[in-house]
Amino acid sequence: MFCNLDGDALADFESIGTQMHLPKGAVVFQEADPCDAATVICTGQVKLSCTSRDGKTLILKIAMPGDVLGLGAVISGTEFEVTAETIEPTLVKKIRRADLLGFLERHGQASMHAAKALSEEYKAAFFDARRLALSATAAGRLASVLLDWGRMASCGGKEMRFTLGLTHEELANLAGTSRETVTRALGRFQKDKLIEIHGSSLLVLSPQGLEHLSA
Amino acid sequence: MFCNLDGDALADFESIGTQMHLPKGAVVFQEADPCDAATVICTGQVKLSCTSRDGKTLILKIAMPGDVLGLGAVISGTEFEVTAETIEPTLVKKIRRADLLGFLERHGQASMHAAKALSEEYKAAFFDARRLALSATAAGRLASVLLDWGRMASCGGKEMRFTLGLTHEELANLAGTSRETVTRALGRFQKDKLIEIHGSSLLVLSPQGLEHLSA
DNA sequence: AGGGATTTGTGACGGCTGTCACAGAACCAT
DNA sequence: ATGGTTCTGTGACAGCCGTCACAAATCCCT
Repeated sequence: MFCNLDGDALADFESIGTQMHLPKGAVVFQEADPCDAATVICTGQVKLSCTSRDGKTLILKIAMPGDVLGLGAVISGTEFEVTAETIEPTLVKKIRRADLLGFLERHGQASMHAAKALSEEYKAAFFDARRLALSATAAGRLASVLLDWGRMASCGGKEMRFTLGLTHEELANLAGTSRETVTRALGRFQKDKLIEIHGSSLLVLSPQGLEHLSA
Repeated sequence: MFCNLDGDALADFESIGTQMHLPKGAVVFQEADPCDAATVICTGQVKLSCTSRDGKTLILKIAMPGDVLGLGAVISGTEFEVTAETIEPTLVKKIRRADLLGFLERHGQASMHAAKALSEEYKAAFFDARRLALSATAAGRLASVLLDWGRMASCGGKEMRFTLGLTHEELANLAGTSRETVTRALGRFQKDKLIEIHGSSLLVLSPQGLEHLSA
């Protein structure tokens, strides 16, 4: 994300922050923690989620290399609103709040980059809300999630195939439904020739079919 | 939002953009329109919503004076993702995309302001998603909406009373439910002494009661 | 390879709530 | 005032899906 800075700023950026390895299942930060640092993902994947008092969980996104976690919290000086947990061994770079703010002050260009990144985050959250509110059925929301996933993974490619490293439970928390409903919906999708699943590889046969469901 | 700039930047900010009056019900911009300008609300209120193909509507927020509409779209150069419609006579200031970007380039400080505003927008969308996903029942989501509203209106004050200028239909589109369910839930809330409604004035009697419902 | 933990598949049931239908109320413009 | 339009209140009904319960399959670690 901060990759296309000019040489000067880039060197400055490299000079702040500390790299660290995290094992699978590590918690990078938690909901309601005070925000002391932002985290850039170098390699690996991180699950962003939040939980309600009665134990229901919403997964907002699976963050990938290049994503910056906690940018909003750093900039507006508030607490983290989500929990970040690695789902595979992950290499991250932590940048302390003060350092990052200083960096942004020094480089106006970088502030614009940050704003752009936040705008993307906003859009992602917006589409989550839209999906949750406007898809009448649970199957529709799940279809919508799969489409998002497929479009992202096979960007441009002719075939929408990707590796689904998530359990049905996690898919349920992405789509705002229950585990059993996900199991049934995926079964139905396969029977209706909309998708094909072999092991953890998922192939979307009919994007329009899914689109149609997701309304 | 761009109020607390230093004198120099503020003067610059005043010099760009054009003011205009809009009657009630005017459409400022629409979903999927190309984004040619951002809009600052000076007085009045603007409803931000999006609609699915089958006619369901999600209201994201009622924007108030000081809010900047379309900031994300300007910065990331994408289309508007929502429709903005005035719900009362409104005075706005339109700033063309190029002018705003130029302004942000000139004033690094302003970029940070923009980033902060975007971070707020993100948080709002996030809480929308969270509300929609984690409240099991429609009544819970409605309670959550009322609480948000009440906290915003009576910030700090002892009494949570505010003017609810929205129809049940619009509340339904905020809470992701149907008009009839809103009517019934509001009736129930009153019977349970959680709220009191007189005309368009709503008084929250038991914030905890609502909180408890919204889970 | 074996055994425990996790994940997936499936049936039954019940409640929430979306939808339809309609009646009364409130609002608005002429 | 008055007629039309929008908004609110309410009943009936059906269907989606969340929950519980349990069986089968798979994964994983030693």
